[in-house]
Amino acid sequence: MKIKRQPTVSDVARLAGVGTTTVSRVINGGERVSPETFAAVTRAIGELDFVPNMAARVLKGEQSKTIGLIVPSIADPFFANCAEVVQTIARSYGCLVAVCVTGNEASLELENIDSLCRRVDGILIAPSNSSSKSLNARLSSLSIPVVYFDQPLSGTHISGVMTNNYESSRAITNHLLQHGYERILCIGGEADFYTMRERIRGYTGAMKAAKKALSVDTAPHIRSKEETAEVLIRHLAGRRPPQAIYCLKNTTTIHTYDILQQLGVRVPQQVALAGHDDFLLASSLRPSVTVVRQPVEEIGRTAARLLFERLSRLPEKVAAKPGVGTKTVHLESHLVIRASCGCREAEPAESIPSFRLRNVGPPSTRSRRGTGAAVRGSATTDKGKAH
Amino acid sequence: MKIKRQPTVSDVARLAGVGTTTVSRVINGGERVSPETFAAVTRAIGELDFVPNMAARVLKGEQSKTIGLIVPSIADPFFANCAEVVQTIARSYGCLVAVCVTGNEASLELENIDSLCRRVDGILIAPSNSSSKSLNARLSSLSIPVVYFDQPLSGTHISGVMTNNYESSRAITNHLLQHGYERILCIGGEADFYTMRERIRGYTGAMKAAKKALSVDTAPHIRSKEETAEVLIRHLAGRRPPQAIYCLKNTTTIHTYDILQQLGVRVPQQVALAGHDDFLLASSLRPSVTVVRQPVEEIGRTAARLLFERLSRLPEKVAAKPGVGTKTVHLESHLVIRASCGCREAEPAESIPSFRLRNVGPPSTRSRRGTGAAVRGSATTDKGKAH
DNA sequence: CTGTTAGCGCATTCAT
DNA sequence: ATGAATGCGCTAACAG
Repeated sequence: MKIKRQPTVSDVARLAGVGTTTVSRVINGGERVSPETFAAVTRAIGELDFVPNMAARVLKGEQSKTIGLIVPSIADPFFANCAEVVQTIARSYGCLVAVCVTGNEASLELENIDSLCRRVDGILIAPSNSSSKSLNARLSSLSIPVVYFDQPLSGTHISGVMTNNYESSRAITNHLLQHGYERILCIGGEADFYTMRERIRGYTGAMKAAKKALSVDTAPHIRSKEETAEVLIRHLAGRRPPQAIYCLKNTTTIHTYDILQQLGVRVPQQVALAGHDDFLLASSLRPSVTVVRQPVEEIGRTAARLLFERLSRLPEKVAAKPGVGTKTVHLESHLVIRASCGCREAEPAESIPSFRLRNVGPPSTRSRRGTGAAVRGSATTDKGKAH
Repeated sequence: MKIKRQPTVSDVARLAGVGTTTVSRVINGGERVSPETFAAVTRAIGELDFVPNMAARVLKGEQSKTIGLIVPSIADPFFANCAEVVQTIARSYGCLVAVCVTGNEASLELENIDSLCRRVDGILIAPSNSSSKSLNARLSSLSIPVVYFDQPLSGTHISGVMTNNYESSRAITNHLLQHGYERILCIGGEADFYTMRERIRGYTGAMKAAKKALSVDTAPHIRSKEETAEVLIRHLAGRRPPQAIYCLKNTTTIHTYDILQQLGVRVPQQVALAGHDDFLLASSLRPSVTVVRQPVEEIGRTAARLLFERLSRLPEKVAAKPGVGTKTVHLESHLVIRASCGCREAEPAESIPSFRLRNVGPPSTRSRRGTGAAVRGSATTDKGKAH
């Protein structure tokens, strides 16, 4: 089998009996080309299965038609969903998405930026450490547009999208307070993350306003389930155990839920539970888990839009001019009130006809009345993805 | 602020007082360069913050240092985890990963291949339709190596990695049979996927061997929770309702679990449940869910290894020679026996010290004895990712 | 409307 | 051990 070299513009030009410029023009929309020539060239392109060489285009100063996406982890559902949306939007612009994961390591972050900056048209980043000086410096000096999301980038004139962690954290804490809980434990989360600090601030704000004693435990870094268990047990076994637990993030909530199960602690009767960040199955657990939900898809979409907006209105290479058209979009998270906070189990998302198994005893009857409480959120969709 | 053009080899050469060739040599390892010159050039590179232009390299026929990853969905935990591993390995080779999602649409798949083939060194793909002629044709004609995973590519001489869906499906069906269930319902899954067909075949094989009546229901496509509910209710309300349910995939299992909860059907007392593909929280639910678990990380790792193996031993452009060094790696899934199948709740993964809440009644005592049954699997790690 | 020409930044002969 | 020259495929002047 002979190695078939990829056809080039010259090949097409020769076959079509025209010059390379004409071919180039056809490729790029066919301005100033006669219909006949256009047709001829198009035919030649089809015959040769010609695909323009991106590398050459990039070399000519064109766009690479690729954007970079830097995230701590692509396995994290939050970022995975963001990535999916970003990818979809990017494709609508004919762009590829190069995904880089950093594992929250600053060095990897910088390394990724370096390897991306010369090969992509723009960068979307969820910074691990938003206050890192070197990160900000590196990003600011880039000649391509950068958009951050999830965690802010301080001190630079870069666009981004954020959710209001402070507000939503305050709201969920208030919700717990309204249930009458006085001792609310706040756990989990790397406290050196901006978002985490904001959430803690929200919790603190609500507690102070209600004149309740604070009880934050983020020491040192609650990462593993074991660490979470240790912290939980320490508090639960104390003289004045918490009446409610507010978990600062996803995994902590899940771990906490699991541990409480194993400990035989009834939720919410003995201890109420609420968490930041929704998760798949949060609505399927019994009790279902009350959470703050971030508008994941919207975050990804907005960030991508912000980037392509800047990308498209670059007259030439005026792109990098900092501070021009820069903005931060704030998106709203909202409460998804379910059962773990003490509210009654909400009405099932879809109504299932009443039903009775034939050959077994009558199933336990479930209350189907909706809660009259201040339910500001709706039930999760828990949209599953096919595999 | 002046637009600082990115420095080039010539800039470095001038500053270092050498020729561009020397700079190039230094960049590529520094063969045949005197130590002094090497040092000088290195210093110049550092001063200018020089980063070689990938596009130019690619244009010169070098590798693009980018690989393509084509998956149905990156939001799907299975593919997200694969992607994470792939990305990590790719970086160890200095490669970027361009992720493309197809949403299981054949046209998008082809489109993605076209847009990738000229810009990447190799492609990793989880085909949506493994028997598509046009897909196979397009992939075969590519001049870059291709590795498939999850779903096989038939008729081409392309490497790939698969798990044995047939065997694992048979094993889990047998496990249910050993519990004494005779009427086992098999639901969910797009039956036109190779993996799904294999799983159904495994179920069928086990049932036939046990001389039990088949009960497969995949019609038409069980996608939404509503459809799943409809199918479930139809069977449960029948004269001879199933004693166990085997779900062919992730989302179906989750939906089924949820629906059974809502129906008030007790699992496993009234109906046992088992599913293909593990999921986060499967071990945290009560009852925990028995599943077949695929070695996700290993799949991703193996696929990536396969690709880079071919990539590295390309003397020049002999890469595409089909059938050379081609192989399919088979990985084993295994059963993770939990409670929903009827086995007793397994011992908690980590032992938590016995514990008693101070100001409330004694928690229900949980049996902590392990099951003596044929537990071939271990408890999930449910490794959470930071966010 | 169309063709000719000159680089984009780099690796690479082939000289020295 | 080093450098000058060449071309990868494409697009953007600049003629015609």
